[in-house]
Amino acid sequence: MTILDIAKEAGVSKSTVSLVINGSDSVKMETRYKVEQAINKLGYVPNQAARQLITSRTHTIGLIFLTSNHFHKSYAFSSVPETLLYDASNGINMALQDTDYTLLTERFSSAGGDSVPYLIRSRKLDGVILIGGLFSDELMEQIEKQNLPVVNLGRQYKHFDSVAVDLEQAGFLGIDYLLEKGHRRIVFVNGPDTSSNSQKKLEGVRRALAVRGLPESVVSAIYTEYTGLGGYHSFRKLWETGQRPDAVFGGSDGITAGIMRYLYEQGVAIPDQVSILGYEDSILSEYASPALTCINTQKETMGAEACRVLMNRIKKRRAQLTMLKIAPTLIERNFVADRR
Amino acid sequence: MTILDIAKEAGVSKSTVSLVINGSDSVKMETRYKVEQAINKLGYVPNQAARQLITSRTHTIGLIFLTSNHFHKSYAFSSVPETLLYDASNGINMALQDTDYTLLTERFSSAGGDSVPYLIRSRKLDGVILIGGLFSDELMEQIEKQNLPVVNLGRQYKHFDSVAVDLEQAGFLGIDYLLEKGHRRIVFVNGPDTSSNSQKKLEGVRRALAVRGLPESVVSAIYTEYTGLGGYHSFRKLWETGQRPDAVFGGSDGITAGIMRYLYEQGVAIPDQVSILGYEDSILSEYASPALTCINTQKETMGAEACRVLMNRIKKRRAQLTMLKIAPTLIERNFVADRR
DNA sequence: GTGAAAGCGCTAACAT
DNA sequence: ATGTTAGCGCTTTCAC
Repeated sequence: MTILDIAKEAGVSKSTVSLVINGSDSVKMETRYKVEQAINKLGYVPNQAARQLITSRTHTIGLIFLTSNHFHKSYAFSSVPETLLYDASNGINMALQDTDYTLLTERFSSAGGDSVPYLIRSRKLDGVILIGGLFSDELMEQIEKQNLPVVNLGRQYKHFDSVAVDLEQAGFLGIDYLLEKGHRRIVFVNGPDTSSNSQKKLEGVRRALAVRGLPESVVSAIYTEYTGLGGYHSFRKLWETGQRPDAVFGGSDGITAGIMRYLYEQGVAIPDQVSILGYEDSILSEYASPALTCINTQKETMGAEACRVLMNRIKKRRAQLTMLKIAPTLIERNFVADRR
Repeated sequence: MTILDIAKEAGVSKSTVSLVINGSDSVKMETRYKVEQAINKLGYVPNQAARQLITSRTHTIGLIFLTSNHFHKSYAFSSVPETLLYDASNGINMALQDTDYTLLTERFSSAGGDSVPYLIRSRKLDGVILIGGLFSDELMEQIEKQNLPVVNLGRQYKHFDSVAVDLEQAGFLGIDYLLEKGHRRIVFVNGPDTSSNSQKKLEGVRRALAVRGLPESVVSAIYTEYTGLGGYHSFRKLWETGQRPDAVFGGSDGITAGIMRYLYEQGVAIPDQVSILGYEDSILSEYASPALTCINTQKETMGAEACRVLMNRIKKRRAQLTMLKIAPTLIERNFVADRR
């Protein structure tokens, strides 16, 4: 079943069929119709390899998940739950629905020994979306050398397009909400203190305080990794010093789950004794009991936008760099008390 | 940079280069060495499209997620959380690590209008793994017509290889555990009663009862869909009739989350008043507070096995059908009281 | 053991 | 507006 069969069936040449397939407007309505009939009748689908060979376009984009969790159970309490990956994939798939592109995925860990993800080397892709925690300038430079359209999701790198949530605004929104509800002894369990992302959130936190003319001491920030265990231990340490916050703002749903588990073990009532505000709006906050009030970091939207940005980059390789910032929102559910 | 450049560089013909690339043993050591030198020197990577065109092998497998959730938020409390997809993907990726295959993914919903997933029609694949809830004989027949290696994950269909958890055993294991812990007023919130999977679990439940010589009335089964809302409403209905079980066995982590939310709202203490046993062992049970005792349905293992079965099928198209049953296990954590 | 040559199915430049 | 034709880069007989 090739283009020739369709040509015969429709009584035209194969070039005409090709023109129809590729949506040329220089084909008479009538001819186009005949060809489309033939295609439908025979259920013809163009051979992608042949097409690729000649156009050198694969009509495939890649999603590469840069991870340090190297195939441990992807949601062990001690590892970073891969909620960003899942939600972003969904968004990408949504954006792909209307296109003739397909999505290849790869998990890449430096533990594998390769310096560059296989998919990038293999040239099976027209472009790639990078996501995940294993981010280093060396890796980015290696990837840059491959001269492939790249979009970074959730991080920025000078030479690539990027799509990320506005972290400063996210920090602001979270603390502003807690302040609004009358909390004045807030603990912010932030991500790793080495991360620039953590710093950006903290700037938002400070702004929220400044706007209300409140002292910085109202919020005490601690740092940990984005895991359940990280949240658990860092919060326990704080609790054991005798601090008794009236609200906790977790830095990710993983961290928040850790905090909640510690609180559960201590028999602390939520939100009566301590309010909890989550960050991320993953499945964990949706399915908690009751559902968790949190900052929605728009992961699906980011995925969809990253996909669009990548498509543009593929079309116009030399277009100006895009650094898209997505605005976070607040999802009000439960777990936060009104202390006014 | 083509095979011809390598041929020139090495001073041989392009057929010889091709033979070297494809690991033929009819090439003299010396020649092979020259060619390999040339390849390394120029950093040549064969063009996959050209290769595909002639061999009609893509070195790509597909994961097609058959869903009825058509791009609603993938984990809304009212929709089926896509935990099976996520965990199975992980398993597939694990199995793929050691191969030169890559993974294409597609979400397919009948709402899209197509009768067969695009990836299957497009011939971009050497084989496909089918997963998800949108299972119908018509669809399977359509797919069968495409004459592509297929593995069904989580379901069986007469003409495809399949990998699934042993549901009867899962039902048995869960109820046996609750009985062992002394529970005698158990509610089993099963999946949809139209599903043969629900029936299989029920058989295991009955066996557990029979083995201990207990009457069937010890377990009352109710049915619902695999969503948080499904669990919530079906359990509420039961609760409002005045029934007061001492243990609940949820049919999926989504269902269980719904039950727990209702119990939370009613102020019922878990596990003091009601024990909870989960089914699935997804992120939801791992991250609950405290972590949930549950049946582990081995989703990652199933993904990895499905991948292996598919690889075999690709190699030996006419091999005998494989119907692999994976044994579930019990993960003991919390949420179940000892009532002995 | 190696090379020549015939395509795989398609697109795109050029004819008509 | 449609047809003719020359490849895209590779694998695979089949000679030598």
